Amino acid sequence: MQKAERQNKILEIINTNQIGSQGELTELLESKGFSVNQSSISRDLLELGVVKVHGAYAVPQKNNYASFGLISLEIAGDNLIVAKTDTGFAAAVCVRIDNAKIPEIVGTIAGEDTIFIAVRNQKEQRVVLKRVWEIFEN
Amino acid sequence: MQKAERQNKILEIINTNQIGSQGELTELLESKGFSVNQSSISRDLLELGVVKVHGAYAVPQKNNYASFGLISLEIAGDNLIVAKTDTGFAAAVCVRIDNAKIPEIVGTIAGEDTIFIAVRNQKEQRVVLKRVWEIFEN
DNA sequence: AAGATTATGCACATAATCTGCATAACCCAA
DNA sequence: TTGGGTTATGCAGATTATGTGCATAATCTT
Repeated sequence: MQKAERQNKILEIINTNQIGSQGELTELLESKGFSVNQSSISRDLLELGVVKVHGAYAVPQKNNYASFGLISLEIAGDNLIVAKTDTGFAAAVCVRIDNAKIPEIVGTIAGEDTIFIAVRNQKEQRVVLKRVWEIFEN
Repeated sequence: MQKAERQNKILEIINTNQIGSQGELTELLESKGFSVNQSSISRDLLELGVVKVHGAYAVPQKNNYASFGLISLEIAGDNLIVAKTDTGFAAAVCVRIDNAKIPEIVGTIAGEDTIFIAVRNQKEQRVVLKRVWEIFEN
């Protein structure tokens, strides 16, 4: 099985290149010896929680200085998103998320450095991932 | 698949009966409509962590002083685990869990006596359940 | 609205898990 | 130590789950 390997490579690629479409990514992978087509890429990106921001795919995970407390966003199951923040910042970050009034968010709960965001399904999960990420990226 | 169902029944049975052997348990299960043999029972008991004490099978009681606050672990949906702790201990227990850096754990949130542990799917749920339990059992 | 991009139902391939059988390993009383 | 009762396990086949491409639907962008 080469799925895991392929997904690692995908992360590597989108972290070092500006990838604008799945077709592009597919070609790159093929040129590196992976036999794969667009459908699988689509599913891989879904699994990895990769989203397209400003026209390029990106992993919503960054040690961006400007990101104000938010460290990473990760999906869990199909109705949860888990956000990691700097210690003590969860509440503050959560307030910003709540203020955005993203309709797909069913509810949020903040701990010390973690926030759970509940959504209804996978599709909403992706939407929220993207929206939240947009709030904090600069 | 009837494995999960069968294992639940096994727990129920050994909690309400004195079961002295796997053969005995096998018969009881068959009489309740489960088609199973001793080999599988053996494997089930192993998985469930059931042990024979004073000649009867029993689920090990975790009220162990060494368990340091953790009272129970329970699954919810297929991407959540809910841990109950002694009142006021949730944060402390949660720190121990976090420190274990279990990769399958997406995030944790501690309240007063409850911890939510987010994982990605059922498989990871099982892994985490086991690992967390291992942290607190010795 | 049209073309580009991404998602998905379906069918099939592959991999993982489950299970019984047979039997080995273990336990313990005498 | 031995023998009967009990439990564990290697193996092979059955069953389930996962991964994949194809064709095409749904969605997005302009």
